Amino acid sequence: MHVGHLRSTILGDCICRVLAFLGHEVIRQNHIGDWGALGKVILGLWHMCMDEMRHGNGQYYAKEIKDLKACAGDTGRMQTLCQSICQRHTNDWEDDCGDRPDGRRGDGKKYFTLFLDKLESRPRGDLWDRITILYQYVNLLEESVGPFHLRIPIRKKKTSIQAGTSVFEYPLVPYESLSRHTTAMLQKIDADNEQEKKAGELITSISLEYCETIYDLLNVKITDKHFDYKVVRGESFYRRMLPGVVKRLVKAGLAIESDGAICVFPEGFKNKEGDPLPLIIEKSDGAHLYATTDLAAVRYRANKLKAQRIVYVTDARQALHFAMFFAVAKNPKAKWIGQDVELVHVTFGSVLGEDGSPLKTRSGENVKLKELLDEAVERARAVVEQKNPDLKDSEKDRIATAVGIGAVKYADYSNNRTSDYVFSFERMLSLEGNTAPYLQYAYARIKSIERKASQKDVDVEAELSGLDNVALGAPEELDLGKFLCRYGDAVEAAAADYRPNYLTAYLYELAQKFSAFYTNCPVLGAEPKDRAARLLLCELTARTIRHGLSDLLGIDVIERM
RNA sequence: GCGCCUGUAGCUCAGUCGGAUAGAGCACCGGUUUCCUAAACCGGGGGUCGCAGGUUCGAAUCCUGCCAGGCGUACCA
Repeated sequence: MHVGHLRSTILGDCICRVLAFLGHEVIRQNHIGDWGALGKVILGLWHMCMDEMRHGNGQYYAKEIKDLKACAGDTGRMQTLCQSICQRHTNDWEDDCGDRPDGRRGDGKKYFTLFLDKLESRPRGDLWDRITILYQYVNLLEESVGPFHLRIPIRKKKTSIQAGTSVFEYPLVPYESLSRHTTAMLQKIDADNEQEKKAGELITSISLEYCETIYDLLNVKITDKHFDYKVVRGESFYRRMLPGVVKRLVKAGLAIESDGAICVFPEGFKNKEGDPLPLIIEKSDGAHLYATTDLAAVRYRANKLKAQRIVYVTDARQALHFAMFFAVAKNPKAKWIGQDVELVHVTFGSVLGEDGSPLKTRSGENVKLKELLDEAVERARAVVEQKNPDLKDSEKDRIATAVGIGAVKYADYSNNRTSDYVFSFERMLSLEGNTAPYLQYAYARIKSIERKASQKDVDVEAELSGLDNVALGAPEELDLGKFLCRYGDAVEAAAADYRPNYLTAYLYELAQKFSAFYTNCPVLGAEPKDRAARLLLCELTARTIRHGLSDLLGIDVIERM
């Protein structure tokens, strides 16, 4: 996971929390570990296998990423490099065969099967990082070989003429489309795809395990372990429904063949030439796509899970896809889902670097989310050390985690989600201004008052329960008191537009008003006639901050910092 | 070309769907600690709300047209 995943993850989590708080029955559905291009990762894993079992475990793929990048722009060198990679690939593949009677090659029985078995029980360690590199490698390689018309053989089961006998053929396919064949294999139910299936499952489980550690760190609740229903539902769950999706839409007269692909042409969408724009649901090679899965999933959610409103949280670049997909799903002729089901696409901007260029999602040097979070915690830890050196180490750690992670999440939440997000360590981790630490600090100050109360012989509970009328004389008291009443509006506004920044804006203003009150109105040292009302203001402010920050945004509050 | 998004203080951004003198933070200048955490508080300077029209009693907000940037636009997700 890299910084780009931060937004969808925490935005989705927050929307669920807010809607659930307002009384909706929320069913979370998370596509985690759902590598849309699983084929590329599987192919990457195959490279890892060859590297370890045939080439001395030198991580040739990591080296070749550098080489490929170095050759960019130099067509001659690039061609030579790509040719040699393709040749080695072909040799490796042909050698990976358990038993080689005439004509048999590349069944994976010699290396890949064994490799997958071993990988399953191998400690996970840096496996995830390795997979990320492998994915980049395959991506970059397929991008690079494009112009050179290289070809590589694949193994394909021939429609059996004589029953009981498997007949294979080895057609050549363009090297740059090899991973697509792997993806396509996964989508075929009866194909000879045991290895691919197993590799896919292994990758998914490694992904999931890794993501769970990040989710725990981020304090987001979007996996199965937090709920008594199935939350994690990736592409594979809908796989067997895909052929049915196509059949239904063809039968309804909505999907037709065009250039070999099966498409729906929803009204009102045009391409560059002004012709109708298709939503492709089956490619010319028979494979299904994101759109097909979405159509299967929306049916499941509306008809099986009985969802009345379905909220999709993805980046804004997918807006056209969702508009088209919604149009098809809601087309009465499709008889797909009830007309009263509300479909919402909650978009958000891209993550940009400090230079304003987008941080690439799938290639190039991504900032790893884990590293970012670790650095945030580290920096927060340094501040605690400086400000409050006498605390116990374990408490310093707890504070550093709450502050560091909170700062990162809050920075994202406090931006309008539709804007592009300029990622900056400095700003994100700054502990000043409209930030999580500012709110956490206000909360900690209130808790400190509570702790000090007993030392000064003030019984907070008794004072609060004895309070029968609240007179707010000082302007800061009145300002804070009135503002406390408006929390509900902020939550409603945040829910109505799926905008956490309405919530952060409220909480920040609340903390500001509290800080002004705190500076000007002593609580424990106040005249007895004023004290109870001030204690009440403290109590309500603490509760509001805790609810907003912790319950709705998933950012921990702390007793001291 | 068409579609979507963005354009507000030097920088990063709010502005809850038309309402009063456009708000924060950072940066800059000045002030506040024998007193509940100064990771704080108070004050100051700084704006043609991209430009031009229009609707309205009233526009950063709605409409039209430009300008600039980003993204998308048939077999990626």
